[in-house]
Order: sequence, then structure tokens, then C-alpha cells
Amino acid sequence: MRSPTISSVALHAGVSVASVSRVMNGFAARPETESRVRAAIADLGYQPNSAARALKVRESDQICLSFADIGNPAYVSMTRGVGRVLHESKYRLVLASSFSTVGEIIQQLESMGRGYADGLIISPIYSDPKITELISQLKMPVVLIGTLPTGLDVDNVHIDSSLGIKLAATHLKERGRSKIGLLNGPLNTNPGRRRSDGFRKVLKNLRLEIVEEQMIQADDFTSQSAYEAISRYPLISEIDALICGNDLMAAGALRFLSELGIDVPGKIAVVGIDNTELASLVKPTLTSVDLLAESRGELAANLLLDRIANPKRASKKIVVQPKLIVRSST
Amino acid sequence: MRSPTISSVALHAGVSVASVSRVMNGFAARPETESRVRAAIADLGYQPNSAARALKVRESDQICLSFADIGNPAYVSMTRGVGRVLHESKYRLVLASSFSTVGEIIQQLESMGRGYADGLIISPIYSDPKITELISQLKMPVVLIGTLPTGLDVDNVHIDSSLGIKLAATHLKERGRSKIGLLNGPLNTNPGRRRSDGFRKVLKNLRLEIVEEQMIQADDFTSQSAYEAISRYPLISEIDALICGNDLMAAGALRFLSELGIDVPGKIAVVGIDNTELASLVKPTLTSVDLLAESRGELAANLLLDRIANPKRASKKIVVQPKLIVRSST
DNA sequence: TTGTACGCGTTATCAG
DNA sequence: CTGATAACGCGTACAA
Repeated sequence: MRSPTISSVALHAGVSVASVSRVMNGFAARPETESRVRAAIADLGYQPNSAARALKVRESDQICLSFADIGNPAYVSMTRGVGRVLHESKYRLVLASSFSTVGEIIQQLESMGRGYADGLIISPIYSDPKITELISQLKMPVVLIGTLPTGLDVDNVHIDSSLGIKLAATHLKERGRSKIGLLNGPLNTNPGRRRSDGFRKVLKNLRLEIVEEQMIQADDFTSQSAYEAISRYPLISEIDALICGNDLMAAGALRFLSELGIDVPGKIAVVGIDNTELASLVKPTLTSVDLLAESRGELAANLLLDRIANPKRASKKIVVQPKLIVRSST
Repeated sequence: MRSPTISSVALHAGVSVASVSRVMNGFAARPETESRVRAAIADLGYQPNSAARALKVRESDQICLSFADIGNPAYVSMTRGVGRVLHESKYRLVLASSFSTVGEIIQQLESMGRGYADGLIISPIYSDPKITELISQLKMPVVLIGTLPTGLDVDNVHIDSSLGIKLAATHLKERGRSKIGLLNGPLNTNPGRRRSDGFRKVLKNLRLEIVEEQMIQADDFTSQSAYEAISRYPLISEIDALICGNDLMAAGALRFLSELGIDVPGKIAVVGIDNTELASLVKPTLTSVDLLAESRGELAANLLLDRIANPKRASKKIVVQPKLIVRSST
């Protein structure tokens, strides 16, 4: 027993399939016809088949969201923002997460050619020429969240990440801190590199001295890795402030410092990045740079919908300004 | 300039569309033919159109995952588990989250008739006869995560939730606590009701006295609501232990207790539920009942794939046993 | 082994 | 305003 089709509805209503299609899509029809069609639709519980529709109109009514790992709360917020916007639209959200290697991202990008999505929101954690090339060759609307690779002309939402570090460092300096460390994630990732570059630049501008050993990299952006990394931090007894790659890492650092009996913020001030819910739940509560992940998700989704509605317009770049949320860890 | 189709490939390779299709789907072909087809595919960068394929074979290669809110870390873990399994398969993950009202769930369930998914994993936060009915009428494989409504015969993964409460309460009793409170979420949700029922039953079995005021409900399962709820908890000065609806709520409670200067676990022991990463990041670290959300996600996905491969088999019910993870809050 | 031709369910064109 | 019908791209009988 198969699902009712447009022709079963037509049969049931005693009209042609064309009339059914018109009623479904809101085109004019005689009231009499319309009501008979609607009755038949209700009777049979008819739902148009999305594959057939997609084949015909070349629209899948799906948007693909692609990022590295849903384990990161920032991506969760982003997903939420995207989801909220799409929920108000006709689009479904297909989640292409857990693409941790360049090869996997490439594979996933290539699969977009199957046409199962009308648009792509991507936040690539790695930079790779091949990735850039594949994105630029996609014939569907794309919005990239994060730093736009040179030569790539797509809609873009990115955060002034170096301003984020600046807000944090300036705040720390104002509180009398002068020896600031950076507990970062891997430098081969985009966020890692951005934080590192920003840190260097900002400290220079603030005329704070900077040595290589001030910066340390964890294996990834998790609290566990952060904990391990900070436990082999050579300058731990010399710094009076620590900026962490994200809140998770800050929480890992906080735990380590607490176990060592190092007072926060007495001895070392700690600031996180992302301003996730976690920031207000750890102890001491965490000063954090809000990168507005959820807003970025919303902005990206709106940008994409706008671009789908208006394919010829020039690409837009939205830059969002981070905010420093001061709590008790600084 | 449109995407290459199977017939452009056929043309380019000088063979028929049937041969191209056969090569694509791994059927026998003369080596000569196969290599020419493969070359043409590579030349043109051909990707089969998923809508056309879906229409023909009546398979979308998509799985729909539906739950209330991705803001809850437990659902994030679940999503991760599902995602990991699907990533190894041919299926894409369609995320239908943020369905917070019964009406929205119903709408989403009805839309499944469009055939955009080959299966559904659903974890409904509300019980409603209409929801149950709609699920039972779906003609695609369904696995339900959570307590199975009576009369619904679908694959199911659920957790022995009352055992979870029992583990927590028994542990607390062994540590000499006798006056245990429950900081729960709303009672009109499935998890809320399960926790409440389990709590009553377990305390009775442990021969601990129980009065209604021992149990309090927050407006939802967030830390914020938990904080607000506990701040009007009438018995706060009488209890010596508190079981919370989830880790988020426990973190909210911890914050409140800390602000009041009530020692944990000295004065009050606190246990959370879900054993999310948060549990090891708050201070004191949180004893928590691990409900294995990620495993449940994996189990559900595997159950669904198995059911798709074997539609006639009887429905399976998997019950997973919670584990108590003891940390320093008890 | 290979090719031709049909149908999946829908939309859109075109003639009535 | 309505109905018949031709695509959309793919898989697969069936015939060669």
C-alpha cells in the first residue's frame, strides 16, 4: 500500500492532476474545484513527494550545515542559530558534522554535487587550497563562517577575532596584569592560527613583552587537552594572566590551577573565549569573550536564504564584533 | 551550464545510459566498458542526482533525527552518537530539532509523509495520544528513544531511569544522607515524570521518609531555571542531599548553594544526571548518573539501520543501564 | 554483455 | 479555468 500520489488525489476528486498541483501551489482555481481537491487531499492524507518535486523544480528544500565537531559548544550554538532561522522557512537542515580531516571535508564538499541541498553553510576548521577550490566551484549558494580564504568570493560571516583578544588583553592590562599567557588549540586550525596571530599583534600594540614560551598549544580545543597542556606549561609560575582558546579549555585550566592551589584571579587571571553557558557555571565564574556563535549562525542562515532568493547580488561580508563579558575570574 | 547527467556521461563514454548506471551501482560490465565509463565520470565530474535516484528507488538515503532542543547537552551527545553511526553509512542526517510544543511535533511527524527520510529516530519530550498515533501510522522504520508509550510497537532504546535514581539515592544513603530532595524539571515532560516516579518509588524502597515538599520543579531543564527554583525551595535548610534533573540543573544548584555559603558536600550532597562533560568541570566536581546518551544515540541508529535492512523482523527493545559516576559533590 | 524504452511523482506548457 | 502531456534524471525490465 503506497502513499497517495497526485494522480490518486486527482482521481478521487474527479479533476486532473494539473488542478491538484495548482491548488497545492496556490494558483487560481474555481472555488468548486479547489474545495473538491482539498477534500480529496484531506481524505487521502496526501503529501507531495519531495523527491519528485525536487527532481522537477531543481530544489531540494534542504540546507546543509557543515563543521568539524558537534562536541564543541560553540558549534552547537551555531547550529541552534541556523536551526532557528530555517525553522521559520521551508528548508530542512541536514547536518554534516564530524568531518575532522581535510580528506573528509573534501569528500563531503564533492558530494554536494548530488544536489541534495540548495545551499551550504560551512565553517571549515582547516585551510586547504583544495577546499577553497572546491567551494568556489560549487554551483549553489555558500556562506562561509570564519575567515574567508583569499580568492574565495562567497557570502561570509566572520568575527573580528583579533579584537576579541584585544578586549581580553586590554582588560587584563587595566587590571594590572602584565605577563599574559595564551593556552591555545592546534596552530594548524583556523581558529588556532587566528588566536595566535591576534595575540602576538595585540600584545605588541599594548607594549607588553612577549616570548615564544608564553604561548602553548593543546592537541585540540577540549578541556582535557587543555588540562594536559597546561600541566607542562613552563612559565606557569611567571604569568599573572591566561587567555584560553575557548571556555572548555579555560575550564580545564581552572581545574588544573585549582588542584595546584593557585588562586584565580588572585595569582592568575583567566579568560575564556566563546562565552558559553559553561562560563557562568564554573568557579570562579569565567570572564569570557563572547564570539556570538548563535548570532553568527542566524546571520549566516539569513544570508543564505537571501542569496537563494537573489542569486545575482554581490557577495556580502558581515563582520561581527565580539564582546567581553567580565565575571569573577579576572 | 547544468550538472552532468547520466546521459551526458553515456554520450561522452560512447556507451548507453544503462551501462553507466550499471558501473555506478557495481554491476558487471566488460572491463573495457567500465574503464571508459569511469574515465567519462571523472572527466565530467559526474555525481548522480539524489532526487532522481530517490524518486526511482524510493530511498532518500536520509535519516531524520527529531528531539526538542539542541540546547540540552544530552541531546547533543545523542546527536553525536547517531552522527557517528550514520557517518559510516550512506545516510545523511536531517536534524529536526527545536520542536518545543506538541503542535510542532505533530506537524513535523506529518511532514514525514513527504518521503524525505528513510527512517526516523525520535525522542519525544511530551506524551500525547496524537503523537503516539502518528508515529504508529508512519510507514517508515522508527526508533523511539525514551519510554515507549503503551500500544506503540516500534524499535526502542530506553534507559532504566528509575535505576538511575536508585543508584543515586542508595549511594547517598550509604554516605549517611537521609533527607534527600529532588530538583526536577517540569512534570508534564517525559523525563520529568520518569524522574519523579522513580524518586518516589526508590525512596519508599529505601525506607526513607518522603513528603511532597521534598520535590520541586523548575520551569525547564536549564541551569537558570534550576537556580530560580532552588532559591524558593522551602526545605533547603532541612535536606542533606539533592538529586537534580540533569547536570545543568545541578550546576545551577551548585552555584546557588555556593552563593549562600552552604558547603557541598559538607552540608548538602548534590548529584546530577547525564554525566556530561560539565560534571567534571564544576566545583566541586559533580557526582552524576550517566545515562549514556551517546551510546543510546549509537544504539538507536544501529537499530534503525538494521530495521531498514530487515523490515519484517519483530521490534526490539533495548534497555541500557545507567552508571553512577562518583565525584566530589557527594 | 549491452542498449532501448518505460515509469517513478511532480510541475509547467499549451491548447481548449 | 481546466486537462492532457512533456519533461526532470535515474534504474531496470526486456530485447538484442
